[in-house]
Amino acid sequence: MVLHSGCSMSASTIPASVSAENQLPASWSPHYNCPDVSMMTSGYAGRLWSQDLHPQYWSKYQVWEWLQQMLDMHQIDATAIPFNNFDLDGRQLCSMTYQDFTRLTGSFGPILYQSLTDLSQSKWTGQYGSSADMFTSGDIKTELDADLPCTILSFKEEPSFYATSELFDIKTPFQPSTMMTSPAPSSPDPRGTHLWEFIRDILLNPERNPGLIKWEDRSEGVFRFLKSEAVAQLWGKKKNNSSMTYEKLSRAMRYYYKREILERVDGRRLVYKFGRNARGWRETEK
DNA sequence: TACCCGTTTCCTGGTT
DNA sequence: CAACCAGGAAACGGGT
Repeated sequence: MVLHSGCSMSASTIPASVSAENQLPASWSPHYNCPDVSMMTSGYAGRLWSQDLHPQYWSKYQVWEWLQQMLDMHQIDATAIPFNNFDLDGRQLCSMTYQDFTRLTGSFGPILYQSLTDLSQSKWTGQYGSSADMFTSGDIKTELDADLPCTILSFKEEPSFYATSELFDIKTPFQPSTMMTSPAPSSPDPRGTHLWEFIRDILLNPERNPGLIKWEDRSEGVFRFLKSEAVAQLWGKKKNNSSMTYEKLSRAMRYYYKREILERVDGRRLVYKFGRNARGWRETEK
């Protein structure tokens, strides 16, 4: 396909990979090719949330819808968010602290927090009492630097990726009855997660990444394998290939140089750098 | 069915 | 010497 590098590439950035593919129904696929945008109760392309409700009054479904839209907007893979830990309604969501967000979603936390703050402030300031006030006066810049206490929510579980050696296989089914019914059959298959996305998604889950890969220079996209064989095993597991090795994985990585998904980092063992064609790894993507 | 893409597998040779 | 790195070549599996 001629359009492959454009459409398909970015599309494959969004679909759930690793953990999320076990959680998200097909209808949570990216918005590209989405045959029926109107099925989304919120106007996707238009105003953010057609449900004229302060976030505090969102249903659980609306919370998820917001999360999904955040993923789409920021071109971030669904694995950045442990959806099963967001089984919350709007009130619970609004009671989350900045720290809660970063704890649950790592580098994506600030984006979520900012978004929720904006939504709470935009047209609801002063209208909805205390819970909303938390955000109306929330100075993100200040709070980013502050070491806020992690108060609120007691999440049922924060599944450790290593808990069962099933690193990314969070089994929690994700089939809310309120989910929209359109199957979006023409959407790209989320199973097509590529190696570089798999690597990226490990990096984007620092709180759950048990030291497999580490950022060397976050802003430059430089990272280093700490446990090369463990990552290879994990990749093999995902591909149902028990004979995967770092030797083979690294060969695939080297193919990315030509496509500028990765850039060479000379002289440093196990160090790679995302290239211009790698998407979704930046802290604030566009 | 043919073809493309993204690996996977294997390999030779070089480097740390 | 082990562990990596660089790529060529060919095979493979899924998708179109």
